[in-house]
Amino acid sequence: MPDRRSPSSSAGRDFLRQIIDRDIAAGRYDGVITRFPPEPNGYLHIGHAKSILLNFGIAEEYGGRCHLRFDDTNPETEEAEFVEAIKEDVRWLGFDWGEHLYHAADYFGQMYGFAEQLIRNGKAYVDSQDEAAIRESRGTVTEPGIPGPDRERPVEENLALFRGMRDGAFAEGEYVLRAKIDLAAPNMLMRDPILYRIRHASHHRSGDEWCIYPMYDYAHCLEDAIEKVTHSFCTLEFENNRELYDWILDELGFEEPRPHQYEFGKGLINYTVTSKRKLLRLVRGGLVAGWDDPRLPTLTALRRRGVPPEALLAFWGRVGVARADARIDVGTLEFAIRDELNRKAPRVFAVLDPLKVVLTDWEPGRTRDLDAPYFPHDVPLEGSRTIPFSGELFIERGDFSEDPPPGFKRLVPGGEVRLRYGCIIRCVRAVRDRKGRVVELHCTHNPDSWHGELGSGRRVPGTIHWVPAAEAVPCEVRLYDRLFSVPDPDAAAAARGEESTFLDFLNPDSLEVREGALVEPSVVGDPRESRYQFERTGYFWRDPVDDSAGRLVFNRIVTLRDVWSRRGAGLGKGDGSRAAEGADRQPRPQERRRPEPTSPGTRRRLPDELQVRADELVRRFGLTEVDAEILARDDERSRFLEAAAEAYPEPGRGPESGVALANWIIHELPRVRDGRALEHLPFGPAELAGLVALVDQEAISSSAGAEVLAVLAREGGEPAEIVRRLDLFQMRDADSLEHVISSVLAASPGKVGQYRGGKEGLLGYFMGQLMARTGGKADPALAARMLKDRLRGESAEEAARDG
RNA sequence: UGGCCCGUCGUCUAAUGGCAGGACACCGGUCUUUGGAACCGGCGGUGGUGGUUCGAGUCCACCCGGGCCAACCA
Repeated sequence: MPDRRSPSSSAGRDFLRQIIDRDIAAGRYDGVITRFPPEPNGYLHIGHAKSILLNFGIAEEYGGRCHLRFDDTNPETEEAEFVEAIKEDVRWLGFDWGEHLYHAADYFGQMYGFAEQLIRNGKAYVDSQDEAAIRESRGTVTEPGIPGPDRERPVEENLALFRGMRDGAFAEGEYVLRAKIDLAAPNMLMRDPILYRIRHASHHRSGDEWCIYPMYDYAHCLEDAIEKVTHSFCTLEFENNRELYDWILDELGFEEPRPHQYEFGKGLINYTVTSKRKLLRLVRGGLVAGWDDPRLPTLTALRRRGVPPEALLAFWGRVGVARADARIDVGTLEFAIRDELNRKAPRVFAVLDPLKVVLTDWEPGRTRDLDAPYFPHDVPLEGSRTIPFSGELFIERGDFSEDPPPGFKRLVPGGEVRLRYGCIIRCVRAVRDRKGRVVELHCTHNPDSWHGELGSGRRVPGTIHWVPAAEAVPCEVRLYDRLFSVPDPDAAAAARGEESTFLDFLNPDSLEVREGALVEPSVVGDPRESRYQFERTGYFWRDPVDDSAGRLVFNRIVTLRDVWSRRGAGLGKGDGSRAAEGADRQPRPQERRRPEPTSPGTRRRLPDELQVRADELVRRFGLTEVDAEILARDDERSRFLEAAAEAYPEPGRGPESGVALANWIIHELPRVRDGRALEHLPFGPAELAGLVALVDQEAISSSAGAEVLAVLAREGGEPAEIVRRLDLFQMRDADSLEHVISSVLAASPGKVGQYRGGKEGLLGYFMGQLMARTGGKADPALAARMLKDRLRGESAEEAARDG
C-alpha cells in the first residue's frame, strides 16, 4: 500500500488531495485547515454528507482540522433550530469540530471594518439605485453594463453614507454597498457586485445589533481568511465566484499564505431529489411525513430509517470526487448499506405477511427450544438465541404457492421445505375460507431432520423462515422504497411538458405498512437501536419515533439483494419482496445519448484584417490555415514567431523552420508559459530558435527539446549550453541502442509474448522503458524502428524455428 | 447568445505524454440450511474530426453535447 499521506504518491488520488499534496510539497502552508460552511436555513441531506466527509475527512488525513462554520449572513431565512439540527447531523456522521465552531455573524464587526477599508481605497461605493435599476444597468451576458450615477461618489461621502446604513438611518433597499470593479466584465459577478444590503431584521445570533448584512461573496472569503482556512472547497456552481473571492482578498491585502477556493462536483442520486426547494415542497405539501420521513434523502431521515453513518461514509468514499457533477445509481448506495449491515447485523426471523402452519403430527403440548445462531458461517461474529418450536407456527404467505412458477423452491402442496434452524415439513393440505382463500396449511414434519442433528443433512430444495405461533410478537413493519418512480424526476417532468413537475413522478408504493407482522420473541429484550437482518427479507430496526413500550414498529432500512424477484419470476408480492415491481426496478440503460455524427461544422470566419494576417503567415512560413489562424488571432505569439524566424540560424532558415517554430510556439510554449506574458519569460525568440534548430538538426530529440524549453522557461539560459549541461545529446548509435533494447526485452519476456500475440499497445510500454533507461536521450524514431524490427524479427525467427 | 467549466464501460471513478484499470450494475458459474454473503469468470468505455509527437484518454485547433453565471440568496 502506498502511503496515503505521502505527497510523492499523488497518482490515483482525487484532485483535491492532489492539490493539497502539491501545496504541502511546495511548503505553502503550515498545516491543512478546511471548513464545512452550511447555511442554517434547512436540513442537511445526503449530498451535504459528501462535503462533510471531504472537509472533515481530508483535514483528518493531513493531521489538520476542520471548522464547522455557520454561514449565517441572511437573517431572514436562518434559524437557530437548524443550527442544532446540523450539529447533530455532523456528529452523527462521526465528526468532531472540537472548539472550532464558528458563525459568520461573529465576524460582522471585522467585515464592516474591511468594507470601510475598501471604500477608503476607492474600491467600493454606496449606490442609491433600486434593485431593478441595478439589475438593468448590469447589462446582460452579451452586453456590458453601464455605470450608475453614484459610481464616482467621493470617498468621504461613501463613508458617511455607509455609516448611516450601519446606524439604521435608512430604509431597506434605499442604499447598498457595491464593489467597484468592472461593469463590462465578462464574468457577471465582477460587474460591481453588491457587498452589503440593509435588512431591518433580527438575526438568530446577533439579534438587532446589525441592520446591514454582508452578501455571500463578500462574507465567505473573509470568513475563510479570518479563520486561516487553507483550502476552501465548494461545489461547481461557485466556479464563477472564485474570481471575486480572490479579488476581495487581494484588495484587502491578504497575502499568501491565504485561503484558496477549489470546486468539486456534486453527487446527485437517482430516484430522489435534494434541492432545498423541492424538499420543502414535499414536506410542506404533506407528501411526506416530515423532514425525517425515512423516504427522504435528508440526513435526519436517513438516520431515522436506520442507515448506519458508516455506510454513508463508505458510499461517498466509493463514489469518489471529480470536477464534474455525478448522477449516481441508488444501487451504489444500497450496496454500501447492505455491505455495512451484512457484516454487523444479527439475523432474526420476522414474518411480514403471516400464513398459519399446523403440524398435524406434532404431539400436543410439546415445545422444543431451538438454538439459532445470530450470524451465518461467513460473518465472524458469535452469538445465538433460542426460538421455541411447537405444532403451530407462521410462515410467509409468499413462501407457499399452489401454482408455483418454474424454479420455485419454497412450499407447494405435497412438497417439502426446510424450516430454517428447524426441521423439514411437508404440506399435506391447504385449508380455505369460504372465499377460497388459503388460511392455513396442514403439514407433517420429519423428526429425523432437525438442524444440527444426525440425519439433518438431507437436502430439500428450499429453506424458509418462520415464527412460532404462540410466542411471536405482533408488530408493525414499514417497508420503504424509493420516493420517485423515475431516476430523474426533473428530467421526466421536463420531457412530459410544461404542466408537469417532479411531483408527478412520486412512487405511489414508496411506503407500505404491514400492521399484522410477527417477529420472533428474542428481539423484545434487545437494545432499541439494534439493527437486524430479518432473514430473507431485508435489514430493519425499530423506528426511533413511533416505536414504544407498547408498540413494536420496524423500519426497513434496505432490502436484501434478491436475484429471484429481480428475474421477475417471483409472484409473491405478499412476502414483502419487490417482486411485483419487477422489470422497472432495474431500468434498462437508456438509449445511448450519442452525439450526432460530426459534420465538419461551420468554422467561425476570421475578421478580414486577421485573415490578411493569416494569409501572410501561410505565405511566409508555409503554415497550415489552421495554425495560421491561431497565430493571427494572437498578436503576441505571431510576433514571437516572426522574431524567432528572424533569429533562426542561417543555414536552414526558411518555410520549413517556420513550420517547426510555429509548432513549438503553438504546442509546447503554452505548457511552460504558466500564464505569463511572453515578454516576461526569461528567454526570447532567439533562444527558442536556437532550441528548435538543435531539434531540426537532430542533435537532440524533441522530448529533450521540451525539457530544454522547460529549463528556459524556469531560469532562462542558452539552449546549447543547457543541452551540454544536462547531457541531452541524442543517442543514435545503433550498437548501444541494440544493447538497451535487449535489456528492455529481456526484463519483460511475458510482455514480449503478449506483444507478439497481438497486443501492440505494449510498444509504448517498451518505448517508455527504453526512454527511461537512456535518460530520454535515445533517438525516438530510430529506437522505435529498431524496437519494432527486433520484436518482429525474433518472432519470425521463432516461428521459423517452431515450424 | 459573452465568459467560465466538464465530456473515459449502463453508472461512478483511475491512468499527471508510455500496458485504458477498479467499483457498482448486468450476465454466467461455484458454494450455501438466507433465492443473502463469499468466490470465480464474462460483457462493456476514451463524444467527433484534424493536428503536434517515436508514441495522445492526456497537449493544440475546430465541431458536437452537457453544466454554471444577468438575486439586495447561499
